[in-house]
Amino acid sequence: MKKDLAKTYDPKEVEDRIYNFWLKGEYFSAKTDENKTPYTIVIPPPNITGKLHIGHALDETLQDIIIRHKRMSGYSALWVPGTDHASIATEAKIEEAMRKEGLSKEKLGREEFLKRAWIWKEKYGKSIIDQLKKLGASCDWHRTRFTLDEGCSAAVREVFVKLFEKGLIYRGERIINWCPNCKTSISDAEVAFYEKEGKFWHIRYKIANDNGFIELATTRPETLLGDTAVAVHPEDERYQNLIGKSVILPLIGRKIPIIADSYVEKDFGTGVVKITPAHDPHDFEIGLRHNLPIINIIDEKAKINENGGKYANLTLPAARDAVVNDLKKEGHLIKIEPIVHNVGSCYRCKTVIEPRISKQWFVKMKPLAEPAIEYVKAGKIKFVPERFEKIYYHWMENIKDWCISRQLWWGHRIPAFHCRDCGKITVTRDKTTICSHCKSLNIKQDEDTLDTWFSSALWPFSSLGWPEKTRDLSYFYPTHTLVTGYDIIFFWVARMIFSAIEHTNNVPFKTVFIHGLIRDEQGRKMSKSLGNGIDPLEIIESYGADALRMALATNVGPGNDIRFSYDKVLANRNFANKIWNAARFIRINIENEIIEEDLPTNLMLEDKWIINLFNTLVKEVTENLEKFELGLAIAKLYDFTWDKFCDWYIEFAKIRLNNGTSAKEAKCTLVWVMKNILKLLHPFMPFITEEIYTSLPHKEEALTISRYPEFSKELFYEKDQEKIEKIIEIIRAIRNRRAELNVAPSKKTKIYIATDFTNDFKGCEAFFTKLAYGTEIFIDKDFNIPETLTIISTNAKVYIPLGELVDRQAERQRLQKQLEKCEAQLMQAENKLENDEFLAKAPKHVIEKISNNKNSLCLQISRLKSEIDSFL
RNA sequence: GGACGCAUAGCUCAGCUGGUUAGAGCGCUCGCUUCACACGCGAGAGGUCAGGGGUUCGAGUCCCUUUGUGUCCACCA
Repeated sequence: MKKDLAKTYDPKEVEDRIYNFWLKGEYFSAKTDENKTPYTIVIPPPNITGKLHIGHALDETLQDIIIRHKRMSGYSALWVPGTDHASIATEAKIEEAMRKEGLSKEKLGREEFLKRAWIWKEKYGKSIIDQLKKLGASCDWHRTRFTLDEGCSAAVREVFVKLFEKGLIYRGERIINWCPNCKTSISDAEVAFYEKEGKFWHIRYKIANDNGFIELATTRPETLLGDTAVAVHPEDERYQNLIGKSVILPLIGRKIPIIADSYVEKDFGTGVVKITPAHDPHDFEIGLRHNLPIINIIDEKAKINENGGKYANLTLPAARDAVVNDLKKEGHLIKIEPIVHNVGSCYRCKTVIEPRISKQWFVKMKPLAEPAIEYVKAGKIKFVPERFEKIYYHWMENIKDWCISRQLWWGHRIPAFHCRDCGKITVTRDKTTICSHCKSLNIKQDEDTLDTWFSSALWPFSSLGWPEKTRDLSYFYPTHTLVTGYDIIFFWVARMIFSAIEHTNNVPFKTVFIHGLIRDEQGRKMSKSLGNGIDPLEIIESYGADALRMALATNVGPGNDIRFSYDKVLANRNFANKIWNAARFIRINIENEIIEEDLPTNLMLEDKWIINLFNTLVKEVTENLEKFELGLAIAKLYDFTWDKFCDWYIEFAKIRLNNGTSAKEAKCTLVWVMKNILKLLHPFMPFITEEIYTSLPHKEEALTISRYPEFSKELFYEKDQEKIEKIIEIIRAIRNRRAELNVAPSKKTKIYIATDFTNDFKGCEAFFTKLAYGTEIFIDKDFNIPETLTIISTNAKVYIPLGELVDRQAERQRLQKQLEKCEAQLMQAENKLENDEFLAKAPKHVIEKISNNKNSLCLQISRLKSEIDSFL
């Protein structure tokens, strides 16, 4: 026995101690045990950019609930933890920190920069792991991985080489999204569109060998410097005679063709489009179709390059001003109109993306996407909720090649070596100094690193040791469930799926459990600029991790966004305290008695009642957990614990603990139910449940590895206890009707219960004295007592001699109202029971219920009527 | 333009494959220092489940439609 439980639960005193207790016991380290079924979850590795936010807290909580439940259900449950190097995001953070010291990447050089990055990783990686522990995450820390560790890097090289050899990775000059701020290419998925106010510049181009002009409009006049054609729709009557002719590009004087392409919309603008293949993805496609020259005019710093003639070296905004000015001067600018349009921006830094032609590495997606679609269609991977499959299909079916090279330093350096002699590329798993084509030693590794998602795509198997054939991999892979937010289905989930199929010939996971995003109390997205982010550690500090976990997982629709609310946290903090005090009550009462693990045979009705309810609860909660309906499970646990166990059973039990009648059985039941509640609740509220468990008589060394309760048919008792509850409730209600009766609780009365079920009530008198303010309780088939307050319920008629306190007029009205209500309900029931189709088609139990209901309503009505008459 | 959500008590939201009288938390009203807990106990008030139509013996739940609202994808040269 441990020290006395304090009056209020203090999570701060408990949580770290309990977590260390778990660590010491090695309870979270999963064994490759052939006698057990494996259940694996890999964590979506948090970025090492900073600290965990509330969204992580949600994600980790859900995973922890699932994995703890599985661990307690006899699985060899493994939750693989780890962190993500997050190349672009981390590199930006490190650069930002360096700037404060007056340093820059260029000054430092690659090697020194990477040294700093690793120091950063150590610091922030560790702090993230610490935060996960604070949340209660039951990860197997021995298996902690990092996307840039040696094993994951080997996996990345293996995949790169395999795909390259298969022709699925290629290097080429393509139009890519260039972030001028991050100074790197980014993938299509990393471009976000934001609505912006801009201008629409109407410009005229002179038609060559003609006096006429053609008018077009653009939002980016500076790109005119790279125009190599002007396009119209092939069926546009206005321009039929111009197709095939040329125009003279203003300011530059270059002669460029007028081409016809159905991409052009006749009804938008003037129906004429300037074509800049180097700086617009669509123009690039058109350029390919029409064999147009490509003139790159923007360099990697987003400045005009030497192809821009006199505009060279100008930044883009400056170039725009200059070009517009010159156009105006030369009379080519017709008008400027305001326009609201969507502008592609870097999803990390929100800088406007400049599409430009650049030599990059790509993954050919079509051959990878096809099986990835098939696997999901065949049900080998299931999305929960199912609707997210559509989003996945849509993206996969319209996928374009994936630009994977980044002009960054923090990441997996591309394992390709360029030969300065023969110009060919050697792609290899291991570092090499020799060109595989011409054996020259004059080679140099590619400067670029890989998209950070390239390594996260391999996470479910690379984190288990792939490409080595490890025991972990053969036992724990494929993993079972992936838990993540819908915001990274494209970035991550989809890429894990096609990667796993390609490289392991298997699914990465069987189920994808998708949750929503957390919003602030006003329903806004959390963001740095709004400063409305919530630090989970602060919540844990003030309310405890259990309260936070419950607040995040409760009352949440599947896949829906969640509005964070302190009210919810507070409610669950209070719930924790409720459990704490129930346990405290039990401990005070059992003192040092030995309590048997097994239930005694001679239980009282109320004992059987609560055990039976618990048994049903086990069944339902388990089903809910299997279906990922965590919120429903919590609602049931909350209701059972608070309402059924604390408010009713403990109150019933007090009577026997006080008067000594079968007190032993009451204590056994209290301990038994309490311990089992702790088990059911443990996945949700691990800290407090473990703490209480060890303070109660127990055999198992830790709750966290104890066996989850199972539904038992043998425990199924009838539940007549509820008849008594109903009567108690209505007595309380009538006494509480202050406006009419004004009965103080201290005023106790005799209670007469007239019922056909006398046997069910005999022996339960104490319940009414204790819980319904009774002095003496009389139970019989009938009574004839004048001047009493009468309460009619379905099973009984209760007389309370409140004498002069009763307002007879009000009481009659009350009964009349009750009668009307009963009659209306009876009518509904009768209508149904007289309906042949209902009788023919409705299931038996529904008919039975309604029919029983009808009978008791009839009884109640006749009693009410005679009662009302007596008031006349 | 396409797809997908959401609309249920004053507020924030649950409500699983359709089945008695629709729930929770907070808030509100009334009463209570009842020997586990005021982070508590007891009793209440409050909902034509956005509108309309349909399927069904039966609809908050399924279908169609309207309105409002949100998100994602595509796209605006």
